[in-house]
Amino acid sequence: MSPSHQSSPPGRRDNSAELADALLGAARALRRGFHTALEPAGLSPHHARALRVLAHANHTRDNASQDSASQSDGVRISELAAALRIAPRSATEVVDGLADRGLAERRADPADRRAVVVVLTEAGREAVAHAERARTRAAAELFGTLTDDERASLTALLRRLPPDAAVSDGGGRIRP
Amino acid sequence: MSPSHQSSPPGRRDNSAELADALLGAARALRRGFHTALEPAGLSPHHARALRVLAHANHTRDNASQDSASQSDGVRISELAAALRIAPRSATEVVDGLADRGLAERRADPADRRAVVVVLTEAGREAVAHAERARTRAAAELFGTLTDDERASLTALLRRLPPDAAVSDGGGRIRP
DNA sequence: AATGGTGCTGAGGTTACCTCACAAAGAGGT
DNA sequence: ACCTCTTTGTGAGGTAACCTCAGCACCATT
Repeated sequence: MSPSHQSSPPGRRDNSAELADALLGAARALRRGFHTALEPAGLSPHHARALRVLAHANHTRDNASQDSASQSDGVRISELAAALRIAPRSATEVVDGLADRGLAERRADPADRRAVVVVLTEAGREAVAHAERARTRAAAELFGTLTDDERASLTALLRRLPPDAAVSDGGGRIRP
Repeated sequence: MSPSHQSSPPGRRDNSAELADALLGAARALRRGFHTALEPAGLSPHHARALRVLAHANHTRDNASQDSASQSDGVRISELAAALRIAPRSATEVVDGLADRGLAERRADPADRRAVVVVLTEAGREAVAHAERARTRAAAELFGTLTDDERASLTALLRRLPPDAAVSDGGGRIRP
């Protein structure tokens, strides 16, 4: 299991550190590209991520609607918080932000009167589509230097790493 | 140059989006590992990044000291800001933070009396070493599932992407 | 009907950024 | 020597995205 034994071939030391640099650098470039592609629409990566959670949750619920036939769509604040890996209280503020921009709105959950479900507005759905395009554009630009085969093997290699779950959007903060 | 023509083989759509997900997920896992490895030392990724800039600048200056024989070490606030890609005013606050923790200190620049040079203290140098170890440990843990050859090709692929410059440390924000 | 857990939000705090304004000092031109 | 023009750092004040701790309304259980 342990990587690169004590007596590795000379001229090739432990490459994990450089690999880490390369990985983080690439991710930063991608975030940056995503951020700038999203900027003209007045959307922050934060908003895009939240919107993505809302859109995705609805889709999955639509596709595989088991017993939740009671209320087809909408995401609980606590669900959003879990998906975004933030405290529930912070998810409230995220929803505030989306609501202020007219991208989402709160609805009363008919099944539980203390709960709130968040649903996308029409503008919100458009924003999701726009963000998805921006995301794809940024990715295509970054990975455009690779051939299809290289992209495939890069994906395969990255998929072999221990995952991190949670929603993966524009990523963390970017320095403006 | 354009990737994946309109009529790509069925069953394999444009893979850029999934690749982006994989890349961002891996980077997040790495940041997370770095963050938790650094946490017991009371260091944030932010501090680690700034410390790294300070340490690295000194090393490079020591190695290739051309005409800067006037003052051997120390980094200008503006240099730090450029390396961290933040506004100069914000670099002042970063230095405040490091100074409060006893990791760095301000010195008057003998060559320019309005300028300030920031130097690591002994505790700062120890913190840099600790952060470097934490970083390596996190990277080794993440990439431990790959063989040496796989790591090498992953590095090579990532290096083929357009770079982003700037210092690459623990990376952007992590969600605690 | 009382009790305890759940779901959200108000209040208040922190961190890491930002811009704008400004004083002190260097660099040049006359 | 003087006057201007720029550079360097910082004070003041602001924002975004988080956090914890209280507290209220509600569900669920005894």
